Amino acid sequence: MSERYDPKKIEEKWQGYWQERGIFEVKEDPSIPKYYCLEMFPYPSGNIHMGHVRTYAIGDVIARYKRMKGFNVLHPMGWDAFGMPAENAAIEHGVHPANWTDRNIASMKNQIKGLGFSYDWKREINTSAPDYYRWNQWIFIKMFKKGLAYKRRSSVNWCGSCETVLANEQVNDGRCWRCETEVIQKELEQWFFKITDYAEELLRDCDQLTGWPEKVLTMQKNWIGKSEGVEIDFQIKGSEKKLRIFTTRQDTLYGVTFMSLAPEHPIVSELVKETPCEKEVMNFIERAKRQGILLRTSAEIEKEGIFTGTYVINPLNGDEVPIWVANFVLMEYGTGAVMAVPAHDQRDFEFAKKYGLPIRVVIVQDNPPLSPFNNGGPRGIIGKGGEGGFEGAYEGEGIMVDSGPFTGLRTEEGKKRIASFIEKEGFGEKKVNYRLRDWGISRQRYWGTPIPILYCDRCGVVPVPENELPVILPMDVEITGKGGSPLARIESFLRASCPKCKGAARRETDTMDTFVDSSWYFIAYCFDKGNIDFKSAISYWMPVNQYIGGIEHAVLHLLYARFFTKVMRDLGLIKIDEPFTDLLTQGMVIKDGAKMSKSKGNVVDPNYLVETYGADTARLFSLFAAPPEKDLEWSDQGVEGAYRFLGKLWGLVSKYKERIDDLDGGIEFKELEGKGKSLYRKIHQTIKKVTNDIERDFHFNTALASLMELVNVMNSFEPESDTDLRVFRNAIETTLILLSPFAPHISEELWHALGHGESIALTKWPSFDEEAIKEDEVLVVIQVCGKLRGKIYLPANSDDRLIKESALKERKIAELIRGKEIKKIIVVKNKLVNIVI
RNA sequence: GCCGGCGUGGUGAAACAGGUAGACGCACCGGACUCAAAAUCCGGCGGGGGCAACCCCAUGUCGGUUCGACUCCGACCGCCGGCACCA
Repeated sequence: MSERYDPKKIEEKWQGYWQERGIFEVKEDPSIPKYYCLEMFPYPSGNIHMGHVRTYAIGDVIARYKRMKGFNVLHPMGWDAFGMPAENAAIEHGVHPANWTDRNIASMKNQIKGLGFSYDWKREINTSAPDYYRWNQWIFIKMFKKGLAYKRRSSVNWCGSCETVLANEQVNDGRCWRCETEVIQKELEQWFFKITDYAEELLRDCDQLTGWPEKVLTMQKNWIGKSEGVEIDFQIKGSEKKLRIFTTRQDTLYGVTFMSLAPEHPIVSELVKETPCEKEVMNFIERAKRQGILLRTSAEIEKEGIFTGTYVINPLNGDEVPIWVANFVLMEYGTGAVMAVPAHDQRDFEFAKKYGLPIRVVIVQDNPPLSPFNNGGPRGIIGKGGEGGFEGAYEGEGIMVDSGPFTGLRTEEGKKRIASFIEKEGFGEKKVNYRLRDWGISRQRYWGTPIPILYCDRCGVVPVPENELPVILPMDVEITGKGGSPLARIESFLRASCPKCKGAARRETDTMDTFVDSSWYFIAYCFDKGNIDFKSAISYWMPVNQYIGGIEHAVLHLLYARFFTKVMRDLGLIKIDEPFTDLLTQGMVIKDGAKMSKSKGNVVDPNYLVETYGADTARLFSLFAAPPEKDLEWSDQGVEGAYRFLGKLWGLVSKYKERIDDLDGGIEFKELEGKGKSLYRKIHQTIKKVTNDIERDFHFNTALASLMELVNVMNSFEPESDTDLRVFRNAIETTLILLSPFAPHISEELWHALGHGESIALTKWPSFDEEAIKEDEVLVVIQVCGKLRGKIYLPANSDDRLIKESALKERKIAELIRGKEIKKIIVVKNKLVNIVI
């Protein structure tokens, strides 16, 4: 072997070796325990970035480690290949999205292969391949038949730049998640998946996901946004009609002083029809609609409203209260109508103040601070608007007052009693509402899965028969980025015949949201390629044991994937409830204090790293600089450090190779003494440390630190006997095995250089000998009153009496405590003694 | 505003179960090798004081519990992330 470490000479060689021998290809085998390790698959943008390297390096350590631990490890890779950038490339460079995507996949695959990850490439997936997206269509049809996919006209989020609709999850702060264009509302016919049917289960099963970060679960729970309350009908005065509202604060029903309707509420125009208010109210509504949802849902905007001239009757106390239209009420949530309780809701309070509406206190704090809301404070209707010294609404819990038969109850109890009362009297019913909306999946784009639906003038909406799948995305298309869906302009695609009546039919031209593709790809990996069966393979491999990816998918992808898993379970395709047992959300890669991005010009190109230092160094640095869940601060010098470490290890093997070539590294601890014994001890301490650090939350940084320590120890080790050399060989072999999940190429190379014939990736992970780990002598710290005052070496497991005596005998300690009364001596075995005076 | 996370040397970070604060790496300083430099190797490296043995201070701030607190409790400050007229 050469004296110098030259990664270029070895890395490609071993990548080829692994590939040719199919070392990482797996088959289901019920006699071996399985482990499914998955990293979020990439969008084929053309180049990998450091974020990819980090995620895949983390996943690869886990996969290689579990393999060496004896698991049958599924570790696949694929391409999230549909999506907008391909169309943008088509518009800008005139290249077909398919060609652009395939080219990108080819070059990214090369880059990823150059990093030596242990993927089973036989299972590679490309979501833009008809073989893949036909299953999107197949599942869609199954969902359609169950009523889980449906079409409706509604107000949807529209990104003018992407010229397409977006799901709620894909709008951040009123902007498109991809291009940050401000989203507007548009009325369109759209396909939806009925994720709201699963709202309760998606929420409830969060409790099962004990291997997920709390942060992600909180975000999912917030997004689902469950709230429990009642729907109540209020009789409209002088009309047969009733107005239905939703509230979670039925305990404040006696404090209702007006009603607020969303401007879009259909009843508004009826109420004001042919009344003196009509013109004014309709003008207000027009204005509110023009404000747009973005502005109206931002908390800063002033609350505005208008009186409709009509009244409703409070079913509990018979009060007549005015109906207003208010810009802050949303049609999409609850019933689009709200009962207003200004004393106990800040928004209603502000509204009442502005328009001089009465405020009526019905809850008082039972442990009152200084405020108008104490027991001796104002009661009943206390003035209008700002009168009465109110500074704000009291939204907390307390005791109900002036609430008829419910007066004196605690809010908690009052809520229950009033809810039951309302149901008993037929005024309304208990109701659970969710913030979660159905998932709008129609996209007016080309590069996605065609929605397999036909429109027949006679038969209406007809799904494409399963045996006619896939509906192929036509290749002869002109992509301009203008004028709606490109598919709508392709006559040959549009024209079809109705499977029912054989008459002329028209195809749906929208494609599916690309999040559909990624909602079940982890299941697709379980099939042997081209051999899709929804039975044995899946039940063996699923669920994913360890899923790894960025926090940015905390709601989007991870919620959709959970939803799909449950739908596929209910379709009888799989048997699990949740797709991902453990989830690791790794931190961002940071440079100069900001996330690496092209626009900031602070990207580090992984290609350059691999060229200059090799894949092992790139991997090692990503894993050593920070624990996986934290952000990783980029450091050029840090990379140098990782490279130096590998060089040191290489030099060590090259220096000793001849002397240890024919030796047997197998050693019995009992035969050892002196330096051989202490090196052996260090070996086993390192095995323990590395194993524990991997098992405990994948803290690879500290695992690597201990491997560096071991190498440092070896570096200063001077063997004096054959036994010493045998221990030395053992130390090197162990280091190589422990390092191999992190830096597989150099480990493999040196492993073979030492005469081994089989891949190190297939070696068994070493176990450690507890006996060998124990030190003969331990350092005992001496404290006086908790302050460090000395250190002594004592035989391990010395008894308390010996520790005390030795400590007191120490010259320095004896001086410190001379003439003082010893109150107490605390001994922590093998660690510390604290003398309290 | 609400929820969650995080604050440790010059720096990335360790400290797993309340028991030596700063492992390991980087940077820096000194030395060896060299005509010289790079690479490599050896040594030092939280701050302050002392000739020295040693002493004092130090994990965002202030307080508490404890023989002993980076770790537990309370209040506050700062940074990051999520949610936010959801009735």
